[in-house]
Parts: sequence; structure tokens; C-alpha cells
Amino acid sequence: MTASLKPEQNQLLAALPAADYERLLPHLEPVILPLGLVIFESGSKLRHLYFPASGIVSLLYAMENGASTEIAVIGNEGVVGIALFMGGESTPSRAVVQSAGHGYRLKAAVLKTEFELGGPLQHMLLRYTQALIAQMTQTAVCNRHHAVDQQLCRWLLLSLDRLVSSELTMTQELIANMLGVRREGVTEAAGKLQEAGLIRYSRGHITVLDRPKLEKRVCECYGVVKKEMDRLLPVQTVR
Amino acid sequence: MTASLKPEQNQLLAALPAADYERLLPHLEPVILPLGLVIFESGSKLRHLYFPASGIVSLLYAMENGASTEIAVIGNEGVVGIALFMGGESTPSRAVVQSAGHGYRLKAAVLKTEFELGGPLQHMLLRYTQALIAQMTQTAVCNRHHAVDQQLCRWLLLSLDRLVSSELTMTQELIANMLGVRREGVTEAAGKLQEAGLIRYSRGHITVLDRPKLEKRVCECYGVVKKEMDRLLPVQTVR
DNA sequence: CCCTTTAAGTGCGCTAGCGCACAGAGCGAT
DNA sequence: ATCGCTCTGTGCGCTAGCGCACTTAAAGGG
Repeated sequence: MTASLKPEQNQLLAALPAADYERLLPHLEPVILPLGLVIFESGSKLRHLYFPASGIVSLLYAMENGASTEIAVIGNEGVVGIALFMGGESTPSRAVVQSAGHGYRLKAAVLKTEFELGGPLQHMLLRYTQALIAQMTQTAVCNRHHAVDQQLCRWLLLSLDRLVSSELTMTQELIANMLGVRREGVTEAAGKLQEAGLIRYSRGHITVLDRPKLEKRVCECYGVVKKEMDRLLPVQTVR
Repeated sequence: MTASLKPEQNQLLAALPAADYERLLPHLEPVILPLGLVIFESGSKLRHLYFPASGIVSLLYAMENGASTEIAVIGNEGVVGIALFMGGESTPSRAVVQSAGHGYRLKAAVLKTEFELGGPLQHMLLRYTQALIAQMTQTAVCNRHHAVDQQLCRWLLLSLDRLVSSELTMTQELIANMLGVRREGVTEAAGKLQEAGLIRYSRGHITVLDRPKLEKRVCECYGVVKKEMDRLLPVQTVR
């Protein structure tokens, strides 16, 4: 694990000036992110800020009746646990690893000290938070106005952007939980996309066959989020 | 206007330590917020941070086809224009005065300087931002899972919390735009509430007759947002 | 290799909300 | 008082998505 210690696989870390990065480095603890790992629970006090290097983490909100909805997805372009530096210590949502990977984490105390310095790290975390807000608001809009198959396209593209391969491991049941719809609704929507040759679906494995067509079919929400992310987030710099 | 210059009507300003408050005071420019005023447009560069003292401001997102959805409401408990200190300068949403009032604003440059100091102002603004995020995520959830009349209850209560009187001036058409539903849908939902004796509706004027019953009927979303606001935001201090 | 488990597909009746079209109804200006 | 405008109420038919019950089919462990 130590051999492959490359925190700069996380784009935020990668974009930090060398001085800041090196100050952080000794505090970055490598963590593996197995599928299903709950990084934090709704309302629980956060202990670490997570910098994913690979994999995908979902922010989910669970309702009293058990139904749930995905609020945002986070990959190696961001961090998990913004409540730490925003000052609230916890949020009403939970963070779950949706696609296995690995990452690095920073102890709450270290993060807070560094954040208070007010330098590049603070600026980047805040800009990322704004990008995350954009994603959340767009989710709200999409939930209201768009059909399930369009939302599925959006979800697939958002996931694809955070993965290296074009295959993702995810049952329809789980996708339904993310989108906050019925499992059968996902079956139907996925069926449409499969028929149109955009994806292939098989027992928990989705392969995206034709990304361009997916982008044609998706609602505007994906583009808005993407554009805002590109605008707000640093370009990956080679170290 | 100068006679009634009481920026501490805004709860964030009121909660600032005297030293910080007084440093800000000379820069606070009073502004009136007439109904319908667009504080900022989607994508436009922000020039000021607004501290409402009365009235309500809506954050709205408009889609390509003209349909729109409210993302959050802001009253004297918060600020309008968080993108300024988050670093993005603009957002894909727009801010519109939904209920007339007044407030105070700070030039972007002044705000940034003060924010960079990293003191109580920064902490408060970030905590408020987290509360706003909670509101946005809950909106996403509510859009997905709850019936129009429950959402109307939520909307009424959120508005009521930010007003002194129990009457609000708002046509069903406008409410429909906020909730992202049909105007007729609001007519129907409002009819139900009126029949149950919770509200009285008349040509753009809604009077809330029975707030407790409204709170019984509303979905959990209102409570979650309220609780999170109370947790994160400072209690009003007497100056 | 079978047999259990888990994922995916299907059918059917039901309801909420949509789109459209139009009918009262209050309010304000002339 | 009247006209015109805006706001509200209503009545359609239509569709997407829901809830439920069930079948089919692949995967994987004994």
C-alpha cells in the first residue's frame, strides 16, 4: 500500500501548491473504500475528511419511511465530509461507497488547522463545495422535472466520469435507491437504453457501449453540473 | 432610511461580536427589496453580498424550457450570494425577492477581505452555507417523494418563519413556479388546505389560520430543515 | 451438478400530476 | 358603472410512475 501512495490521484490534492501538499502529506492516511462502506452516518460526528483517489462515494438521504435519494456523487475530483470545514461537524445525509476504490483521509483536527490558515487548501475546498452545491440543486431540479430514463442517463454519465473503465457494478435495485424510484422503473428505463444499444445490462454489471448517444439522450442537468464542475475545479496539474 | 438603519435585524449580523460588527457597519449599504427584484441572474457575476433584514428571497433554477424550481428560501436568518465567498463568483441559479422587504449589502471586495480574515464572520457564513445546503438537499428529497399539498405546507411554513405577519402576498401561479408544479395543482392543493381550515386564499393573499395543523400535515422535510437551521445558526443575541 | 439465492423482467390496476380549454370572479382604471 | 385584466376554479383525457404479485434466469456454494 505504501508503495502505491499517490495521494495526487485525487485532483484536489494534485492541484495544491507543493508547499501545502507536502505539509499535508505526512497526515494523509491511506484507506481502502470497499463497496458499501458507510463513511459517515446521518447526524454522526465526522472524524476525517476523505480524499477519494478512485471509486465513487454517494451522498444519500434516507427518509423516515426508509425510502432514499442520492443527493450527489463524489469521485477523485472532490472530498467527502465538507461538514467538517463548514463548521457543522455533521449532516443529515449519509455517505456510502457506491463503487469500490481507495483514497486518503485527514484527521478532523489536522484539517481544521490547515483550513484556518486560509490558503490554497481553503480556497479549493470552498470552490469544490460550491460545485457540490451545483450538483445538489441540479438533482433537485432533475427529480422534479425529468423522466426516469433521462435521470438514469445522467446518473450513468456522472458515474462514468468518475471511473476509469466503462463498466460499473451496480444492481438495478441499488440504482433505484439512488434515483429514489422503483426498482421496476429502473428495469424499464434500462431496458429502453439497452434496446437503443447504449448500454448492456447483466446481473449487476452495466457496460456503457455508446457514450455519445448517452450524452444526446441525457437531460440538460448533466451538462449544467459538468460545466459548473469544470469552471470551479482546478485542472489536473502534473507534479 | 438612515434613521431605521438597524442591520442587526439580520440575524447573522446580530450575532457577530461587536468588534467585527462595527468594522462592517460603515460598509453596509441599506437596500430596499421590492417584490420581484432580481438580486442576481443565473451565471452573472455577483457584486454584493446581501443581508436581508425583512422579506424573503428565493433561489430559483430555471430550465431551458422555461420551467423553474425553487432551490431554497432566504430570510433575515441568512445571506444572499454565497458564491462570492465560496470563490465561484456566480451560480447557475437566480435570486428573486419573493416577499418585499429591506436589507443591507456589502461590496464584493469588502466581503472578500473580511472573509479572508478567517474570524467569526467567516465561521458564521460557512455555517449558514451548510444550513442552506441542508435546505437544498431536503428540497431535492421532497420534490421526489412528497405530494403537492405536503410540499405546499412546507413552503408555507418556510415562508411563515421568515415573516412577521401570518399573511403572505403570492399568487398561485407564482407558488407553482416555486414548487415546480402546475398552477392548477396549487389550486387543488390550496383548496384542500382551505377546506380543512388551515389557510384562507384570496386573489394573491394567503392567510395562515392554523399553523399547528399545518405543522401536523407537513412532511418531515420541514422539520429536518428547521432542526438543522437551529443547530447551525446562532441564536439571536440582544445588542 | 443440483439447488438456493439473488437479479431482472412482466403484467395489471391505480393514482397523481400534466396539458389544455374554458368559466367565473374580484380588482382597478377610465 | 363598465370594461378589461388578472387570478382562481373546474372539467376533461392522458401518461408516468407506483404497488403488488409473480416468473424467468443467471450465479455460486455445497
